Amino acid sequence: MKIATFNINGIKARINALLEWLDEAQPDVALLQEIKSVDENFPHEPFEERGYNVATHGQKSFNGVAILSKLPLEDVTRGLPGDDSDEQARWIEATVVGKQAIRICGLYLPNGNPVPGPKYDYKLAWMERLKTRAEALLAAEEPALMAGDYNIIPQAEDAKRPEAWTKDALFLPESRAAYRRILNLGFTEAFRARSQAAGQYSFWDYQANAYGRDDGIRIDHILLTPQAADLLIDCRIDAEIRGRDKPSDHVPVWVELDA
DNA sequence: ATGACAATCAGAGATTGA
Repeated sequence: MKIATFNINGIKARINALLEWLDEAQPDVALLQEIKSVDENFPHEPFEERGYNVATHGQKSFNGVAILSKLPLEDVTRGLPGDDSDEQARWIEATVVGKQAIRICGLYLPNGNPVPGPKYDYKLAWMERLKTRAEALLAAEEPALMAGDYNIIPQAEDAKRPEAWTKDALFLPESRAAYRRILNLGFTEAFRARSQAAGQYSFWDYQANAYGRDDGIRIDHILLTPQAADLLIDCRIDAEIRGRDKPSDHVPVWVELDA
């Protein structure tokens, strides 16, 4: 089963590029972030005619996550638990059943800039809630994954110019420590389980020809429970689509699982 | 230190992103 995560930076602006990639990559499941759409305006037809079931958790203008799946989506839940007053659409999960059931969580972790400030406080608080959900997933002792735009640069080798990010919410020690606390509960970060190569990025800014200079960062991640990690066959980044017309600033990251 | 670039909503320019 091929499961991908892709921050599309707006479904309306990205529909053609997304469909082109879906037709080529043929993921069984695609977790989308930054759909920037309310649920009612998210297109279903182009995905359904390709055999995908669609579940969305959107809001007006910003954020928003979705799941496309060729397998039926079961037990869909929306919103990260732990704060009923949080109205930002950044979390969706569902179960898909292939050879076995997998719980699949899609997330769009807050950016957190500028630092310091309320947005950074929100990021850290959101990560604490994520840790709580992650602990519950591990306690279930079943195949599960949490994939999406983490807005975290885990290590210096995950940035072309780490020195440019030292005061940024994506790379501050406190941000990275919060990410490691989740990882260290017992998750496997799929890409690093397959490759120790530096210079592998999933985001390039639109500005200053960042992609042309390969001035990127790796901030889109797939975390596997031990039971899912046992099924890991491959993990790759579809970096080349960043060079196409009307690209997102992120590219897809995917895992192949024996499931 | 600022702005560069893109998307959204709205119908100009502010806001958000990373």
